[in-house]
Amino acid sequence: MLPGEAPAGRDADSRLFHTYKWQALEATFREVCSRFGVEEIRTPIFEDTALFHRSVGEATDIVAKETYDLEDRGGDSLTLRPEGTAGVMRAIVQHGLAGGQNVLLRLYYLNSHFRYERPQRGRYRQHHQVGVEYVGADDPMADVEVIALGMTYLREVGLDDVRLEINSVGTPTCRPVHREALRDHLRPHLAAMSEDSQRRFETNPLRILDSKDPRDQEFIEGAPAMIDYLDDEAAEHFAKVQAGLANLGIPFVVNRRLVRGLDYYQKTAFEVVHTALGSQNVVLGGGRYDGLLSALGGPAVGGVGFGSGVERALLILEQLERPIGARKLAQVYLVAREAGERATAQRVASELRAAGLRVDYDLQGRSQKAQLRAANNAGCGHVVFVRDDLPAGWVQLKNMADGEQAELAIADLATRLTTVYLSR
RNA sequence: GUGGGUGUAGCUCAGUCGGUUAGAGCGCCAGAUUGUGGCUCUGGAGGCCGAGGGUUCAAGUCCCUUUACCCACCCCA
Repeated sequence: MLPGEAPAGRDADSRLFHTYKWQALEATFREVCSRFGVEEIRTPIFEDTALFHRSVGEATDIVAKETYDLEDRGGDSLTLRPEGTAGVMRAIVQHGLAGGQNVLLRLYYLNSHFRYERPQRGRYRQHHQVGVEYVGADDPMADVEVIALGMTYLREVGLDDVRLEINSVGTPTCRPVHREALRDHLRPHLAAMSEDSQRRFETNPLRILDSKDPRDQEFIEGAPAMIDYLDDEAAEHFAKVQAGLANLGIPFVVNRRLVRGLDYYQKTAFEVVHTALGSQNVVLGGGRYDGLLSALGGPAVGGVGFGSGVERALLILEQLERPIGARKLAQVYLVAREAGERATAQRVASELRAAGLRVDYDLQGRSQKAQLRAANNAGCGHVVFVRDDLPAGWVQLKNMADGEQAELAIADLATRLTTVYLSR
């Protein structure tokens, strides 16, 4: 790597020129969150490495081979956050935010995440997610609320043709029962299955259900599903979530094989998929993580949340040729040529900008033709000719749409233009 | 981590079998014509051919190394 060259897989540079899309997406997300009474939380970009190992799960692929680990000058091991939930939970525990009884925290974040993996389209070592966490709510209505927020966000950002898939991954009491049933079912066929599945047979057999390896498919077909082993508590919770979604008219399908990549999920798990991206079709995913807060030393309260990839959402919108946001280019361009005219133009620009207008003028000493071209390219509605041969204090105002132009006193310019561009 | 592909102008890309001064389109700049932008025409600027090494009389072109990006897998958002 040359000095000054960007490290691999961040895709930061190519974002430079379409940030208006990011801004529009972010604004939509923040706005939807505010309607749901959700406030922003900002957590550090790195955490103690142990936090992610304890919360995300040792056996998950994220921790096993994808965390971006760094050592600081003191020799401590830090990890750039691979996902959003763990850091939020750590902050809640550390600051006692969920200390009182019946405290409900509704938080959203919008930040960078890092995974040390091979970059590819729509998947970068530094990527961004928006997400929400509802902490302190055991009620299934909270699950429904979180899902509703996510669906609203996707719809308003331009992704309404998506499919919501839900499942229940059980509780710590019923999951082991299913796990053994699953192992009993798979054990006779183990030798014929993929290496990954053989490894997961010991570490995390539930993940085998999620395998896409063709060798595994026939054995997965008849495998016992978690959903058939739910205890009363989990079954009732799952039923209420479904009833709640129906109550809101949110379409969903139960995907019996849906499993999430992180260990901390319990009961509800959900994904929202879009068909435009092939195998990378998940645009939003989340679930309930009731044991997580207490596992990190906090109170035994439940939580539910989701994360959604920003790059992926923008990529789908791009593929579907759905516009999002717009560049805010100049509304008014000041044309000047001689030194005296240019000084006047700079002063007038300053006045018009103070009045709230988006104003531009030439800083490179280019020809009048080039200046007009710039005005045209920016889509300016008006051009102001600053000319020494006019009476002092007067300029020419040209309407670019119809070509009409008239002389006007500089003193009247701001009023005239603000009525065009700022009144509504 | 595995397997492929690609790095040439600001952008998208040509560049034959190794052979003179490395090209096109778009964009940019200047000019012509429009009053003063768009359309058209003329001219111009702009290149460490990703980097390092090697082979050769001669390398954008062949070989090695390296780096970055792309695609797929794994996995995930």
